Amino acid sequence: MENDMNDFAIGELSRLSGVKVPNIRYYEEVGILPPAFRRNGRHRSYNKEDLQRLAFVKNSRELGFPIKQIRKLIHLTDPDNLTCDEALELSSNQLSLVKEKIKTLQSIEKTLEDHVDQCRNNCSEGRAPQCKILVSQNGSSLRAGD
Amino acid sequence: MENDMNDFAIGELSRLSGVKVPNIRYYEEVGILPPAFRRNGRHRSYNKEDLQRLAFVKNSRELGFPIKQIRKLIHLTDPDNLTCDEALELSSNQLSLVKEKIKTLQSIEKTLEDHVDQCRNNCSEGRAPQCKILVSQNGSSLRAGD
DNA sequence: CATGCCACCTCAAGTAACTTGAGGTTCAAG
DNA sequence: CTTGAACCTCAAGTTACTTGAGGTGGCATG
Repeated sequence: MENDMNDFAIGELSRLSGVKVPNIRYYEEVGILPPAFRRNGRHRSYNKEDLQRLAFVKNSRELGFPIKQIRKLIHLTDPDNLTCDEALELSSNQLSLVKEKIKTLQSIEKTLEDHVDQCRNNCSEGRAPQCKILVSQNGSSLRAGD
Repeated sequence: MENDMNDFAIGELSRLSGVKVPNIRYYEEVGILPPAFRRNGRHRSYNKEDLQRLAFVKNSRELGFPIKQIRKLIHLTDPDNLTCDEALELSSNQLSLVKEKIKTLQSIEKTLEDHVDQCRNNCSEGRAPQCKILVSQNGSSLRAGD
């Protein structure tokens, strides 16, 4: 088994990470992935470390960090130029954002569930449905903005 | 008090909804808000209903639903052009999407919490921090893709 | 009555984060 | 040795906004 996760191509990295190939190249271009080592001078080659870094980037993006901020975070993890407090603030900030999102989603989950039920009833009666998704979601959405 | 929430300008709608003025106009342009009634033939005028609709749109966007899909959802609520089955399918579809999102967010919440804790410890010791966001997020992020 | 000023208007261009496409190499398999 | 998948670069397209330029209408104050 040469395939010990220490020298693979971009396609493999894509499969492993779930990030599409052009997107990986894009991340390199904008500097949140380091310029990949080039095998034979042409093809990008990656290892475990690269995979971890990409996973970090992916995660951060999913959390809603903009690329600029990710660059900052990466910069932060370089012990030379970081205050721990900055890192802490950034991530706990992000945490409360995530918590908020979960709440919103859960209330929507509930109303959506109700709606599906209600809808199913109407449907089984063969009548024009009163599937007021708009209305049902509004209660929670208006609160969410506060 | 004329200000009974039934005839206000775009700026007020913006304040009430938390959606920026040009963004509201944009939503109208792309058809997920109805063309606003024009007061004096020029200025857009809104009421409670509009606010609710906008709140729905805002919520959906924050949840990551693309505008196309929101248009679909809104379309659904118009009883004329929906079969109940379609409505049911779409919304239960939406429901499983929401459930998935909640799961992802929860795992992210957990790792972020851990990270904040870990970071806080290091910081309080006044040492160059090992705030390995990079590392700490990787565990879950690699799993998250599964 | 003129003169700000503010909130509104439209239309055009800019931005972020990708995605898609054209056109061209490389490499492993048959 | 050729064929096809996977790689490459560079440019243009897409989505969802944001920002900016240039202009209008209303009312408040000097």
